[in-house]
Amino acid sequence: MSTTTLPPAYLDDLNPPQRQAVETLDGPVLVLAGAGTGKTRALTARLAHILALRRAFPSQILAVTFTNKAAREMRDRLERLIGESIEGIWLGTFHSLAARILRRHAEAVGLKSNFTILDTDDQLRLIKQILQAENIDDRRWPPRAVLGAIERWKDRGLTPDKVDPGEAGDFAGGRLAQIYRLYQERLAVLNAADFGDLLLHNLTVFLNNPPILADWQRKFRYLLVDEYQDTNVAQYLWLRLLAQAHKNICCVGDDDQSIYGWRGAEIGNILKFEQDFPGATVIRLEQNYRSTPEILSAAGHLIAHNRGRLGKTLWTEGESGDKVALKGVWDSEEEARWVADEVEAAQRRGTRLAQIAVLMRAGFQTREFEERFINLGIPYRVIGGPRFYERQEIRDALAYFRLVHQSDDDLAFERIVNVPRRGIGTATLQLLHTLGRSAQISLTEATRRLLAGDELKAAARKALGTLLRDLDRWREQAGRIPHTELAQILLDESGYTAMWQADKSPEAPGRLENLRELIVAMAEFDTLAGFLDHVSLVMDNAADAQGDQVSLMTLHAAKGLEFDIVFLPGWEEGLFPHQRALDESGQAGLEEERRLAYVGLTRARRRALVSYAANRRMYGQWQSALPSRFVGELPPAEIDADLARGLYSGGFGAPSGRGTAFDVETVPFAGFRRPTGPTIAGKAVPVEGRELRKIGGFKPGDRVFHQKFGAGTVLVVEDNKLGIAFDQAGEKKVMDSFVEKA
DNA sequence: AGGACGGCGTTTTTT
DNA sequence: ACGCCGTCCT
Repeated sequence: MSTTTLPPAYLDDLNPPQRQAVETLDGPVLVLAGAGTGKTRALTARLAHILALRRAFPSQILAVTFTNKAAREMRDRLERLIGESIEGIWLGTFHSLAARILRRHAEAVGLKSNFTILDTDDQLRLIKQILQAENIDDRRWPPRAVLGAIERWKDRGLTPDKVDPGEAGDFAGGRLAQIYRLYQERLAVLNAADFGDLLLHNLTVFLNNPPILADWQRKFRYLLVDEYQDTNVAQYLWLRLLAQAHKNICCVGDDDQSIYGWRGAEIGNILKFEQDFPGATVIRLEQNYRSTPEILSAAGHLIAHNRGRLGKTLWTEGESGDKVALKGVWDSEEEARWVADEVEAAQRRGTRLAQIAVLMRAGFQTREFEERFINLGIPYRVIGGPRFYERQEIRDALAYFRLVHQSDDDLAFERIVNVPRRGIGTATLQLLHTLGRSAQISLTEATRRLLAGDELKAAARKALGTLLRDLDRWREQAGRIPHTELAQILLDESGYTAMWQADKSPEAPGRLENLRELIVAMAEFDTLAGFLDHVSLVMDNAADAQGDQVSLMTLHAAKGLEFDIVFLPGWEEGLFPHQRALDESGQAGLEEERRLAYVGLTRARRRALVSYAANRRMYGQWQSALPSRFVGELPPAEIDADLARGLYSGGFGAPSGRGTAFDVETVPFAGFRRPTGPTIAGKAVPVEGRELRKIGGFKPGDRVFHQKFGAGTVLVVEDNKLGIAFDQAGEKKVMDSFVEKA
């Protein structure tokens, strides 16, 4: 850039590190972008910069995101920045970009370019079929778990031949690797790929065909990767291969916000970036434009308890605000009441409900908040839940489209062969399957052959004959008429529309409406193939906010969002950090849970309110719990604690007694300190466990009194938990600190 | 073929 | 406690 040229507008309001992230174009760059540090701004400016300097044509830029939403946002912001629509940039999710590449080289992995992309439902049905064929008890080895294991292998870039068969131990009788192989073989026969395959097949194509790889390497002069901390090994390998020629790869991420390890994300990718990409420039974005100093301090102190991190310290020039509120309550109902009251108070002070969120660890926690909000008439919406294309009627319709588009798609065939009812039962289907397997042909082809023979009963013959003729006709029409028209014909002529019209259930009208919506959505695409790809890869919950409502969602769903006021309920040991995370992943699991807490806190612009309950309804039973160790990791100076008397205080001064649910006279104060030390492998046990027992000293047979459940008899004692048969309330598990000897 | 009943699991979720 | 799934019975 010559010095006589004014800096382009997109550089104007960038801070120095952001600007460095934009202008360091050559070689590998890692941008460590803390929460709220203007990451997207820097990222889009960088793309604009590359284009403005004419370093590359749009088609030579690969920009990868994790979610469609992020891809959309980046495209929108880039277009706003450079003032015109950008055609040609390879901007999209890992999966959509990989699918696009794979369609061009499908034959290199034994697929046809019109291969079907399967979703989880299809995958599970396939696994079930394989387990059945292999005589493996699918109750002992749930298909879900089998699929999970296969996906973890795929996440690591391992094809069946690279898997260490011993790794799975004796899972599924030691045949897990074999199941994986069979699963892949079935996919090939179905001309189908699952999500993991999109990446995995790319790797196979690249590694087996150096000229193909070389073409793509030459093409992409600049690579940009968002949320790098969420990439799995397969994605990392894919990026590394593609970046090899020009080596201009810029990865943006935040190791402190890596929360998807459980689904294969490899935090090591971001931690090892400098080794993986020698000569890398590392840039830290640490100036935060979102939150108050109090919130940043709380989040910073918390995350400092993690070991495996690159280290960043967020700071802000913004003004001081409220301290982070910490509230201890008796039970989850009181917690919901408190949150609702605070929401109303905030609303009275002028905060819009849309600027308030309740972020929790697990989905079931939403229920109590919903109930309370309904009671008080506070409008809310729950983010998450079933998605458009996961609905039954949409999946049925898509199965018809898929089958017309790709006749080898047996999963689609099975789904619709008797929907609407055609009188084709399990017996007939069995016949088809047997023939299909033995002759290595698709179910469609098997049907064709069966119709030529005489094994079929008259009714089934008639039904299958009609279906096959219909399918042939639709396929023939597919080449001639617009796909929306085809879709309508298909749903009408198959009797699918009629089926729902005849249905008297209350959901039926909604389903018909959804089907209409589906056809409308199709109109935006040129081809059926394009639409099917869109549905599998791109279509997401466009659950836009309608009106002024409080948002309820999981912490995972909240990543990337921000709100003025954020409630963080349920900070209890066992729930958050979740016991299963600790059991399954130990220290790594704990650190990921802590990052989740960090993500939660850093969503807040003005105010964060953390709470925990001593008792919570779980699995239909009241369970008592200790406050989360994370509570004790917050900096006392930035915390405004309102702790019920007698509750563990996480090291926060004297209980205030305000709004307490306790009577200090009736509830013994156990004097818990924050649980530390060897708490990971098992349950969180207070360090002063021995002292506790001394205070408690309960034994089976003791008569006790509990504040909430009344009188009862101790049945079992495990550590500080008691199993008690209450006279009125039945059997419960309760912390010994909440009962006293009667 | 459709409903009733029993057993089981119940963290997080994208593509 | 609850809901979902699979099986079994009518």
